[in-house]
Amino acid sequence: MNVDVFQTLADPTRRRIVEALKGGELAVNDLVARVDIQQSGVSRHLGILQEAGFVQVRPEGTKRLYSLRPEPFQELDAWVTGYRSLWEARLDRFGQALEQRRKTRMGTPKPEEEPP
Amino acid sequence: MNVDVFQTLADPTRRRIVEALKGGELAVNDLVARVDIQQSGVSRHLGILQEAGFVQVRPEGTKRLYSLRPEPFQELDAWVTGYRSLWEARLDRFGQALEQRRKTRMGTPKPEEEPP
DNA sequence: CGTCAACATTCATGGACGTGTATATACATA
DNA sequence: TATGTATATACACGTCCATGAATGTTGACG
Repeated sequence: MNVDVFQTLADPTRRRIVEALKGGELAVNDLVARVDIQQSGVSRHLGILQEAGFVQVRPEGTKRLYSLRPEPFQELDAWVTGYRSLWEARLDRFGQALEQRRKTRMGTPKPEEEPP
Repeated sequence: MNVDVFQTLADPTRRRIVEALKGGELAVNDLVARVDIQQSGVSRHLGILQEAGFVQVRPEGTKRLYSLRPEPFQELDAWVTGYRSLWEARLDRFGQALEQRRKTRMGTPKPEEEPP
């Protein structure tokens, strides 16, 4: 759990592994089939993901089933929450009903507008 | 905007710059004072952050004021939302009414409550 | 025990990347 | 124009890291 979350997710292969595990636990060979690298590389990535707390292992026979753990995602969610005021500052004070209409004007680079 | 979000945030110095800009726009030298690397490195990091959409520049005299842009944070939020069911599976089924009341206590996120 | 399958680990390698030094560019002011 | 300040860019260097090939380890089964 020493390695930080962003560095772990920086590698695109690792992200593909994580997204593949979104559907549930998978064995290493299942992941090898979905990622275009060698089996040794997948095992190394799984080791990194495990050390970062992203995955856990459950041995079943000669296979090892990997699955996701929630902690790093919560940590990431908490981090991005600290920046949510960048696009929700006014709307928070305003009410959540407006928040869903937000998607109509999502590309606006000027966060200054004054509703009468 | 071509570089992906995670790779950009992987560097800790870049994250320190981003967190420093959370308080508002800053000039390059202000950031140099808060990060323990050379000015050239800060400029390079700002270039990377700009190309990834994290920051925007506003020239003022001989200075250049950098500030945050919301888009990459929204993208990150959307990504982690895809994994929120890992720790919110029950609440998701519950309804969004609860999720919106969560914002009343946004500074202290302890999402541990035990439904019977 | 021998063999095969699934997976982990070691080793060497090439490339990407962050950093410092030095230099270039832009702006303001005298 | 000249000079200083603020920032960007060029270059070289060292380090980290993802990858493949080869080898080691563990479990199942005859």
